[in-house]
Amino acid sequence: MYERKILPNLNCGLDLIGEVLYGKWKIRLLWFINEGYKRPSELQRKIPDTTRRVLNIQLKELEEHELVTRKIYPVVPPKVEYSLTEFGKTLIPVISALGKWGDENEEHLRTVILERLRQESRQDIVSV
Amino acid sequence: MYERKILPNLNCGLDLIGEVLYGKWKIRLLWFINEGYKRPSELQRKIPDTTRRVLNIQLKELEEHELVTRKIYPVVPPKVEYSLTEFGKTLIPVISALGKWGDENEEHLRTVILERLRQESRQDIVSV
DNA sequence: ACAATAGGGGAAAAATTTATCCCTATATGA
DNA sequence: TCATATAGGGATAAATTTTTCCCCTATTGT
Repeated sequence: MYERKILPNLNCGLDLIGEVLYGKWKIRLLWFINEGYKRPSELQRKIPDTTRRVLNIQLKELEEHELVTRKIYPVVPPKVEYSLTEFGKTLIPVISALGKWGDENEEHLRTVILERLRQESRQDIVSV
Repeated sequence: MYERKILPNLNCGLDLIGEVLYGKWKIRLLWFINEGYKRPSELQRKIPDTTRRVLNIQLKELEEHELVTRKIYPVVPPKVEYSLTEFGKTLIPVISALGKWGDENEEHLRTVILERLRQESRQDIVSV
């Protein structure tokens, strides 16, 4: 595990929520768990752009922050299911609001994001 | 500038909003600009935990994503003011929802976050 | 002459996060 | 017997972000 050298700011609500949601796949994990995809292999299939290893790490952090629980069934082959805690469930409307804004502004967002990426590569060509 | 080697996912609304909000100080910058702190030096005073350099970089990204505009006054000493674009303003209710959830759950969040940090350092002691 | 204030940025280091690689174990089906 | 599916983790590399350090312009006030 990696021990932080710079302690996070925990001054206001924005700091606090940032601390538990900051992580490339965390919001998606919460979203899919809420949709009923509970098992690690299911979640991996829903999020194929990263590996199980990475998902495990982020799931563990979500668990330590008490947003999800992990239930282990003593069967073979092993079976594990994640669920949202009551606390985690209260986050769903917030995530929903994020996704809604993104969906409503999808076209514009895609444009400005891609435009910025193009600027990056252009600068790279110039500097070489 | 840094050119990405891994292209971002832009599949759904959550990916898109993540792309423009992901950045340690961006949400706070948007928030304070919305509150009327427009000049770089004012923003720096509101966010003393990082340097002007870093704020400049993140402000520039926000500008490239068309969430803020930068207005330069041709005076000496120089004067610059940031404002939210109409597009940026539509994000304020979403940020507000994030902050609200964080505030409402402040106590619990602080507990679980600090607990997790303590676990990190404990493991470090053991492994040494 | 010098410091302070206003604005900015390049280069490189440090911190942090994410990805990759390779390993454990058991049962089932081909 | 071998591949697949289930779940997990250590070690290390790579990517990315954030920070630090030092530099620049010009004016005003001491």
